[in-house]
Formats: sequence, C-alpha cells, structure tokens
Amino acid sequence: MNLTPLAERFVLHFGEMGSRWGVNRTVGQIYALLYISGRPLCADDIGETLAFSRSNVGIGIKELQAWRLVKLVHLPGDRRDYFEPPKDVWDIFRVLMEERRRREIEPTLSMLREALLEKPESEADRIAQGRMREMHELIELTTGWLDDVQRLSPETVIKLMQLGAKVQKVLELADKLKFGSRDSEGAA
Amino acid sequence: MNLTPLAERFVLHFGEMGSRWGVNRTVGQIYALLYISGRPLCADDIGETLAFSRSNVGIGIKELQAWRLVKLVHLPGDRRDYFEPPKDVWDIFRVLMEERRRREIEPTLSMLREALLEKPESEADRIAQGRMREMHELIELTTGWLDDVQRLSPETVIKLMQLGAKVQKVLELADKLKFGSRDSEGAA
DNA sequence: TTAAATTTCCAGAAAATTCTGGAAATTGAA
DNA sequence: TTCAATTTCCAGAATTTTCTGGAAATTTAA
Repeated sequence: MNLTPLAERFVLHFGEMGSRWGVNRTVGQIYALLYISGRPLCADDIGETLAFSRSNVGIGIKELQAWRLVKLVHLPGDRRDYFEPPKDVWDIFRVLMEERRRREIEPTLSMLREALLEKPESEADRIAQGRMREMHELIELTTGWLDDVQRLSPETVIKLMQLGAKVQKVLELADKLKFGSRDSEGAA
Repeated sequence: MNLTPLAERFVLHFGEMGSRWGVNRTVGQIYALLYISGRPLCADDIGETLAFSRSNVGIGIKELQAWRLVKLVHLPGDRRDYFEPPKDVWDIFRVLMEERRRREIEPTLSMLREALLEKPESEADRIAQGRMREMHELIELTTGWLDDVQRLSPETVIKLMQLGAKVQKVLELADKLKFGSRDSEGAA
C-alpha cells in the first residue's frame, strides 16, 4: 500500500505536528493515514505503508484508542483488527476537546480546589491563594460553558459560530428580555 | 527565598503538567512561581528557589517570553532583569489561546490550503482531499469564530459564557428577527 | 483441543530532550 | 574607557522518550 505524494505530505505533516499536540510522530502519522484513507486499515497495512515495526504500530493504535480517536471494526472474513476514525469531523472535534480537557485541565482544577480549601499560613500564602482563586474561577467558567455547549446540537453550534461577533447584539437583546444567567453567583 | 508547602504544591503540579501543555518541567515550574509570587522575580530568585542552574533558568525564561506569558520589568536601582506574568487572568487566557492557535493550528491550516489547491491524481487523492476539505472547513469556522470573539470585551464574553446553553433560546429569537450570519456561504 | 494467526508485552538499543558548568559576549555605572 | 555584573551561548552529561525484534499470551477456526 503506497501513498500518493498528496497523502504523504498530509501524513508527514501530522507526524511533525504530533509533538505539539501531545502525541509522538508515529501516533500522528498513523492517525493521519487512517483519517485520509476513507476505509478501515489493519496494523499490517499501517506498518507497511509507514514503515514502522509491528509493535510500534500496536502501541500507536492503543494510544489513539485511549484518545478515543479511532475505533475498532472488523471486516467480514478477516480476523485481524481494523481501525478507523469517527466519520464525522464534528465528532472528532468533540472527542478532542473532551480528552484535552480531561488530560490538560481537570488535574489542575482538582489541585486548585484542594489548595483553596487550606488555611493560608502567611501573607505569601494569601497572595498565592488569591491568584489560584482567579485561575480557578476562569477555568470553572470556561469548562462550565463548554459543558453547556456540548449539550447543543452541532447545527446550533454552527449557527452560533457563524453569528460571530454579532452575538453581542443578540446578548443585548437577551438582557432586555431578562434571560437568566447560567450561574448568577458565578465568576465576575 | 523558600516556598511554603502550599506554593510548593502549586509549583510542582505545574512542573508535572508542563509536558502535557507543551513545555518542559523547568518552564512549567518557573511560570507557576512567577504566577503565584505576586511580584516580579529575577533569574537568581528563580534559580535559588527552584534549584535550577542559572542557564536553565535563562532558557526557561526565554521560552516563556516566546509564549508571551511573562514580560520583562526593571526594579529601580537594580540592573538585573525581573519578570512577571500579565496581571489579569483574562489576558493570560487570551495570549494562551493565540499562541496555541499559532503553534498548533496555523501550520496545519496552511498545509491544508496548499493541498486543496492541487489537482487530485487518483481516486485515493479525491477521497483524501474530501477529508482534508472537511477538516479545513471545521478549522476555518472555529478560528473565524475565535477571531470574532476576541473582538468582544471580556465582560461580553463572560456574559456569553454565563448564558450557557440558554444561548439556544436566544439564537432562535435572533433567527426570527433575521440577524444575518457572519458568513452565509460558510461551512455546513 | 489443536494449531495457526494475531496481538500484547518486554528488555535493550537508538534517538531526542533536558540540564549543567563554564566560557564568551553584553551591559551599564563610574 | 574600564571593569564588574549580568546574560547568552555552547559542548558534553544525564535523563527521558521512542522504537525494535522477539517472546509470550490470546484468539478463533477447524
């Protein structure tokens, strides 16, 4: 299975970007290959196309599964495991947001929650807790909003995004009509 | 300069999380220290507190400057360079979004734009380009929306976030009142 | 149950990155 | 201009991550 120059460029780019996205080159390339192939691939296909050892492919796929970015499928009459990404890019986007939040934000949120429960022992502690409180409020506000948005249909989200800065006008309108806020005790 | 247990926990946590955020342990810890200190620190302060070599501190600070997460300040009567993060967490948030977008998304957007200009040479190319087009549209829509939101005041953004899922109701209303969309030719 | 196909595990090799101390360059006060 | 303070640069050491081939475990068809 050989790549066309067009596909190869895409795959190599994802490999290079991988490290910025928190995965290694192998994982980036495997994902890119699955994404553009338009059909499920098995570990042999992947290893052959990208010239990785079988176990390297195995590890890469396991990581992509941990990210929920590929799912296992089976082809009739073939007992090997095949893999493919979610068909819909919006699904991919949603999963990516959820996973990054879980890995990059939730642990910090927990740490902040615990730290804010402690009694400050000094002026330095009071200053530090004040800064932590600011960070905590910002994170709570944005993740709470993400929770809300995830409950909307993709169509509604698209509409919201297309509205862009005009959302301000709509907000003014909402103000007049006294729509309640999600959390009126929330962050300033 | 010694850390209280509370501050130390915060600093160590940022060091651990650093790798998930695309910086190394040193950089994570230096940033955390500057963030909770509530006053500018110089390289000596940082190196002494965190037990890093002077040059390691220097490299770490340089990276934080490249991220625009710390700025250089001078204290009267001291010729050393002092550093502090932006005071306002919203500023920090905005800078973080901009930098991550620049590093993690823009290069891919460029690659996709170029790849989509090419004439597909095969069925495989046509499928690959179709997938790339989907990805390109999603990225354009979301980054365009981010551009729009960045033009709003923090107060407006906070209002929007607090509105949460109720934004749907407001959108329906806006529909009736025929607010135009930002880009009516945009992605589906 | 057997045996072939396939996946998972693992230890060491290879590669990449992080970190250090010291040397060189730069800065700024006198 | 001089010189002490400070920052930047750099080569090698230490550490961490990634990758490989082979062995062990698992799966499934017969």
